[in-house]
Amino acid sequence: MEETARDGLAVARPLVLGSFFPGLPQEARARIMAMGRVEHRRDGAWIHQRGDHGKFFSIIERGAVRFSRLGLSGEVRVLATLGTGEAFGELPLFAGVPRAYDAQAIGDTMLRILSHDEMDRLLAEDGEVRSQVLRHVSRQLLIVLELLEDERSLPLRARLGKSLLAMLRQQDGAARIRIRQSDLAEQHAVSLVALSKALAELRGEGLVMTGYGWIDIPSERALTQWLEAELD
Amino acid sequence: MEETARDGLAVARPLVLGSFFPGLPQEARARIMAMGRVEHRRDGAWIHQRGDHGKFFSIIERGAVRFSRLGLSGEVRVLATLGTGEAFGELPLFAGVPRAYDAQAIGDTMLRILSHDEMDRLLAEDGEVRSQVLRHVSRQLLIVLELLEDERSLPLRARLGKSLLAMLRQQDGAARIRIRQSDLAEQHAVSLVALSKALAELRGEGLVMTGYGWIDIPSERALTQWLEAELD
DNA sequence: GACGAAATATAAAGCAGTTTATATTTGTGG
DNA sequence: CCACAAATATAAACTGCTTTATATTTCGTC
Repeated sequence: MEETARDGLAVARPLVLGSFFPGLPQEARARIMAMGRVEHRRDGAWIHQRGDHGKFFSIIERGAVRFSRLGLSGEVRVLATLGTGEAFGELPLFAGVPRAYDAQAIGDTMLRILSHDEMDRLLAEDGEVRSQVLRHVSRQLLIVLELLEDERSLPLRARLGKSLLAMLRQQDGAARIRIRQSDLAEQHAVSLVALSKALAELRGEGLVMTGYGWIDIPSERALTQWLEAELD
Repeated sequence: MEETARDGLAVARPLVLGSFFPGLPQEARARIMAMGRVEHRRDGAWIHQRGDHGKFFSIIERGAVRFSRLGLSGEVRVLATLGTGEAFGELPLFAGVPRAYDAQAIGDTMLRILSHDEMDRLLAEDGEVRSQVLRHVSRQLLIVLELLEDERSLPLRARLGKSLLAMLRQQDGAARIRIRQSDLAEQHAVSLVALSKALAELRGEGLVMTGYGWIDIPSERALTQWLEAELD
């Protein structure tokens, strides 16, 4: 897992938004690396707040960034956590709106920051980067649309199964996911009680085992098959 | 209202996705108008289905297009209806995935269709168009993110109030919205019963009046104020 | 190794949505 | 204008989530 420890617990990435760097050819990558500045954020540091007006594009070179909002009753709701190689900042830059989420560094994090002007120049001059940026934003849109459809049509246990599988695939092999149930609840925007119950259902089916800060998935295949049956 | 009749009832646009044409300067507009081909679709005709592989960008020059999906139990769930001047096709073109929704013409509809190649050329050559396309996709992302947040945090009556206000503003002045409750229910991905009940709540507050195929909003201000109070 | 904080588990009451069912009102076509 | 289909309204039983509450387990620390 590329994310590092926080409060003694590694944080698995809940939702894999479209990666940015990995899709770029080496050359274009080098052109970007030659631009902007690199900034460091330590674990837990705030990168920006919802409503801020900063307009720059950021690429995560190390660590992770969690995007969240405070609900009406003050509860934290996490949209996503982006990891190394992923990028953010498209909304302020391209849609011209303030930051839509709070962003916090998870683990020791290095960001490459490109200003509005640098970004404009890059987009005008570099066809590779241009199509990569368009691809990046479009994939974000796709992922959020799927998230919306899932929330509209699937019960929590199925959404939970999906995201457990996604986390599993990210840490190829290891059957143990290190995450607190409260974090999972935040990510799915449900109460801790509901999440615990949904996990209990999966446990009842023999699909997961749960403990203090971890969830084991003995058989990825069994979970996958159960999920497919669940989706009809 | 720019959408025309369907089944005898005009269909109000439920969700205003980022407009495309209106944001473009005349010149760039003319450059686009010189490209692609124009196709006609009559009311109710299918433009594409979820899963199709066609990769082209479409701009609505007249009429409207409704994007929907079939749920697990066969029910129709509408994501959005785009009207004149708006565009679609970014996911297949830029994210490289098949069509994510079924698309159907609402009313007599004219589409300007740009092929993948034409689009690539336009993006490479024309800075105005490039930033407009980026802006367009980013605004779609923004709107879907807000939709997701609303569904996660607001009760149906508040979401309903929001979308009624949005429809009102689109038909500046006229207090009567012509829409069936079943359409509203589809757009909000809830049952007809739940929607009818939510409308009854608003009616109880004196904020709306309802009838066969229409909803009246006597005071936009009153509804706005109620909504603000509702959001705390 | 005992203590306290954090995390998990579960119960119970409440609420907002679901499906199913029935009645009533409204518009349309013969 | 009458008959029928479409749209609306409302009730009742059920489900999945909420909040609140309590108990238990686990881990870190002193």
